[in-house]
Amino acid sequence: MTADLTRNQNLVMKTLSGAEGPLSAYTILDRLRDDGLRAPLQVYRALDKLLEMGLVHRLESLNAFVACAHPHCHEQELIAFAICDGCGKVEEFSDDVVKERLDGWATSHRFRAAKTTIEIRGDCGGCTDRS
Amino acid sequence: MTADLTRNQNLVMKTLSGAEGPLSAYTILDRLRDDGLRAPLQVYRALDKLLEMGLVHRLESLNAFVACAHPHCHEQELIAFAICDGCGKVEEFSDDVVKERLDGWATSHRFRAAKTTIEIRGDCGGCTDRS
DNA sequence: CAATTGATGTAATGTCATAACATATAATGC
DNA sequence: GCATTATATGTTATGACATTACATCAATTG
Ligand SMILES: [Zn+2]
Ligand SMILES: [Zn+2]
Ligand SMILES: [Zn+2]
Ligand SMILES: [Zn+2]
Repeated sequence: MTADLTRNQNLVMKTLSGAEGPLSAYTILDRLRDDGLRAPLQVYRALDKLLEMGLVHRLESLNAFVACAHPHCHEQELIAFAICDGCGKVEEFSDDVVKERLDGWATSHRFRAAKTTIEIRGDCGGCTDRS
Repeated sequence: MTADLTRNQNLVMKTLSGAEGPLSAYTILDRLRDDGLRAPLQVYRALDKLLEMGLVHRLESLNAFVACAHPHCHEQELIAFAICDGCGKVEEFSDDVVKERLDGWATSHRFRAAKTTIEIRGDCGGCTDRS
C-alpha cells in the first residue's frame, strides 16, 4: 500500500492512518522528529500531495488533517464530517440528496463550485452517554 | 440600530457591515486603529459577542468574519455560504432539505449536533464571465 | 457600600501556514 | 552522455490567526 508515495508523504500518511483522530500539521511534525523531519514545510508539502490524491482530508473548522476513511471511492465528492468535540473522533459520510440540493443552488445562482465543506461539530453517542 | 452594543462591538459591527466581503480579525483591527483599538483581543472579544448574537458569521475555510446578511431570521436555520474565490463576495442561504438530511444522519448515528458548517468555495457568475 | 459581573486595555505567547532560497534526484529529449 | 525540465527535499525566516494572563474600570445588585 501507498507504494507510490515519497518518503515524507509515506511518513505523514502512516502517522495519520495510525492516529485515533485528526492531527494538526505541527502534531504530525512532532511525531516524525525521530524520522528526521525538522520543519513544518516538510509536513505541509506532503499533506498537499496527499490531499490532491484524496488520501487525506482537511477539517476546516479544526485546522487539522485526517486520513480518508474510504480511500477507494473518493471520487463521489461532497464529503461531510461529523466531528465529536468530546473525544475528537470523526465520522465521514456523504449524502446524494445534500449534494443535489447544493448543486441545485449553485446552478441556479451561476456559482461554479470548486470545493464544498460540510462539518458538523457536536458530541457523539458515546460522549453524550458519559456526560 | 445596534443600540445595545458596547463601543468595541459597535466599531467591529460597523466595520463588517460596511465591508464588501469577509474580513479577518487583524484586518478589522487595522481599520479601527484610528478609533483607538490596539490589540487583537479587543477585536476577538467583540467578535465573540457578535457571533453569539447572530449578527456575524465566521467562515471557517477563510478564517474570516462576515456580517450576517439576514439578521432577522438567524434562528434555527442551517446557514450555508457560497464564497467566491475570485471577488471574495459571500452569499448566504439556507436549505430545509439539506438541514433535514443532516439532522437525519445525526439522529440515526446518535450524534448531537451543536454547530454545522457548510461552505462552498468557487467562482460566482460575474467572475466566471470575466475569466 | 461591598460584592459581583461584564467590558476594557496591554503584553506576551501560542498555533497555524507560507515565502524564499538552496540542493538533490529523476525523468526527458537531443 | 549531457543539457533540460520537473519534482522532491532541506532550512531559515517570516507572516497570519488566536489565546493566556493579568490589571483596570464601570455598572449592577443585594
Ligand atoms: Zn474520505
Ligand atoms: Zn465522542
Ligand atoms: Zn446570517
Ligand atoms: Zn466573484
